[in-house]
Amino acid sequence: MELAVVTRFAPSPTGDLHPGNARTALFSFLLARSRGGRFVLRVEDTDRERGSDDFIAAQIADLAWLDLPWDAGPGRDDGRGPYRQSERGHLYAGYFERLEREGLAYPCFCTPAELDVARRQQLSAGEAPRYLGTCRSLSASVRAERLRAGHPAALRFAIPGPQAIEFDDIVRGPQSVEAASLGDFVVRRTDGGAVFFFCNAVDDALMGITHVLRGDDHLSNTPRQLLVLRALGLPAPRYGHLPLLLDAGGAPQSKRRGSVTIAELRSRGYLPAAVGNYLLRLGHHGAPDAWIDPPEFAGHFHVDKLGRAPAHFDAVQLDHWQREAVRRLDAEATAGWLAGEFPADWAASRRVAAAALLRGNLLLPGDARGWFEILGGSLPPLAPDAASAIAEAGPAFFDAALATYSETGPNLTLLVERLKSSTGRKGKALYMPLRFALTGRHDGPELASLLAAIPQALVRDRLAGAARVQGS
RNA sequence: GCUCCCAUCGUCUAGAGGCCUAGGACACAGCCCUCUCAAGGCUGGUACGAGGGUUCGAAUCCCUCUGGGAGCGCCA
Repeated sequence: MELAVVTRFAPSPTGDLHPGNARTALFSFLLARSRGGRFVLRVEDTDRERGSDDFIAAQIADLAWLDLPWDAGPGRDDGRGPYRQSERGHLYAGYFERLEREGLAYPCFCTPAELDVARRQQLSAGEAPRYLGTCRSLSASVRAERLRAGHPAALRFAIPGPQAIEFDDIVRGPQSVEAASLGDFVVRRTDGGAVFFFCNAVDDALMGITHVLRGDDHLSNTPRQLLVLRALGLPAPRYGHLPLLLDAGGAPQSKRRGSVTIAELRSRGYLPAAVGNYLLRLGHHGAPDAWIDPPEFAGHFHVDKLGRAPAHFDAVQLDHWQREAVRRLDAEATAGWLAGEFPADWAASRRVAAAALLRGNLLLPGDARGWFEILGGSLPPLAPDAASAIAEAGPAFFDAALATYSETGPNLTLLVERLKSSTGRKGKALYMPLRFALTGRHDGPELASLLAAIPQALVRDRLAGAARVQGS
């Protein structure tokens, strides 16, 4: 019988959530959900310099927006918390003690300057820079002496003798690294803080994590974590390393290059279901080509169908899923989605009606602004295509249209029928001048519903205005 | 510099030696439908990074190169 699956997402609050991390979170969440397991959120805020509470709140809000609820995490303790690493220092202390007591770690007095010199030398000698083990061979008395004298000391993990460290990566397959190729690494900083490798691995074990999906950048660090876990007698999770998500240009996503963040997508009006459908297919081919409702995501996620090649973030494909998502919104939901765009004085019923009308023609909420003007404000100056279409129809046509409209009102069928016989125009030649005169643009919802939605006084003004347009 | 990873249409990908004159989706072009846009339907162009092997046969296996990425931190 397979053990229950427990996955986690462990962001560090040093910035906003990017699509790459969001996708890692999504996959981790889906892996748990698809196996009836649990999903844990842990905040890795051990970097006091760069981290901030604002980023924690923002990332948590983004995850909630993406609808990736965690079964345990900040604000939801299951007895294995706390879930912020900054509050778990006392747990690490015990493990440091144990490592030292068993001779698996030792104090290191090397200064940053000394380490830097050694690193440069190795680099210029064509070697891989790694800690030489200067402090490893210090005698017990020298150590005690320096400690007593108050020399600042970090704690270094002592890499064991020659042996292959092996693990089976969920996405990469079997991996093997020679322990000797690793240098003794710091597990506790001079300031007493635990280092990422360490708390990350220890916390996974303590929180009962069984499967870790994370970025490719952690692949070569995995052996170190395995060593720590083994030394501490803690269970190791299965690791799966996802290829990095690249920008459209092929460069790694980064704040400096202006990579989009989840928060930006959200504020621009992208729907979480659209982002989800897009992310689900980036570097993963378990899902069909057609739209999937978020509750069905888990059924279409297959951990053995994760790709090994880095994927590019493509805004055009995101837009495709956004269009699909918008189309699935009903009038009420569309009105809610457009809430920030409506003129303030529009009543709820008017908003819902407008939302129902425009739904099929919007990609992002901002696209609606121009339509609100058309529906209840004033038209912008005529664009060339509009002006020429109107001029082509000529003043007589619009005079007739205005006169007919006074008789028929907003009944397009009737209006068109009468105009057809009085002007001899039909089809496109009849509809397009009307559409341009009424909206100023060539695209949009059906003319019949537009005509019904535009206040009669505005319709008359616009028809009369069109009758005054001169051909060139 | 050293170690490791990756490489199929513009993009996301299918492909685990013959089913591949390489399939699907998005995007693009054309046509149909239609008052327009979108949707929908049909059609089309575009890819196995290069070079060597192995094999009767290679997108699939091996090697080299090229390109991209990661790691080598008292950052996470």
